[in-house]
Amino acid sequence: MTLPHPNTDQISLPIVLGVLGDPTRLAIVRYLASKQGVPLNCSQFLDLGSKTNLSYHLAKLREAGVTRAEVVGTNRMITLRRADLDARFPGLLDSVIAAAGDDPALPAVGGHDIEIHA
Amino acid sequence: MTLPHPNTDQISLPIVLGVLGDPTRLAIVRYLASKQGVPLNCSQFLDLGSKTNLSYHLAKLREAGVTRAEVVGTNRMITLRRADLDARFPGLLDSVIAAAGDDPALPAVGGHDIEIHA
DNA sequence: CCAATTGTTCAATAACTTTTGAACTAAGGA
DNA sequence: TCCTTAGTTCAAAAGTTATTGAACAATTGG
Repeated sequence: MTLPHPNTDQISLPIVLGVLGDPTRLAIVRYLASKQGVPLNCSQFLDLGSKTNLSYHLAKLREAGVTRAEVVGTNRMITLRRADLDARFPGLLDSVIAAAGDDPALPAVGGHDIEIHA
Repeated sequence: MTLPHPNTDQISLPIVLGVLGDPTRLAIVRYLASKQGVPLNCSQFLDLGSKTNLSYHLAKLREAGVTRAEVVGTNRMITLRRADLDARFPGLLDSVIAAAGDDPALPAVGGHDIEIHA
């Protein structure tokens, strides 16, 4: 049960930019970045939208090559594809995250501690 | 006859990313960047679409704060708002332009020399 | 086995974006 | 003044994206 991800060389600049041009998805990426590589499951983003809606946005991020989702039990553990994005578009992710870092107009995740059932 | 532009501090990250997430607009930005600050008029982008369609895309770029348009006679001279974007989102524009620089999937402008009627 | 948890899929709808042609404005040159 | 050039605006059509709720699948714990 592995989910489809583009290879690094298949990641497209306009698609990545388009995907990041949505406040909810930008907030997801910012929160993932703030967690420094620690994988998160979907439920930890529920502040940003309904379960169905997050499933949609997380699929967009994964299909664009921005995130990786690994199936662990009933959870999908999500990480940023930092190294892959840096290799393909040097500096892009860092500048986006830095720019998003201090934007009060973006939605934010509360940051509850959640036990993962795996 | 000046056109509306956002102030530097009004430029929004998700809006800029969304606007750049379109191959035509990314090609416009890339071509402007390749011209190193030399202003271009709309007609010089006609390789990328119809006159009406370019008017639409150039308005999007201007309203997002990515470009500046100055009215000179019947022309709109268009430049990248490099300094403003660098001030607001350091490194972002450079990494986008670098990433777009070698993308054969993006449309391109021929680069005809055109006399400007002003 | 049963119930709870995690997340997906589907269909519907609403909202937005892109593209087009026709009509228009405004300035410049003959 | 009349014609051309440069670009906008408008309304329509087409296409895409976001959001929702109901139903579903898969796994885990009791």
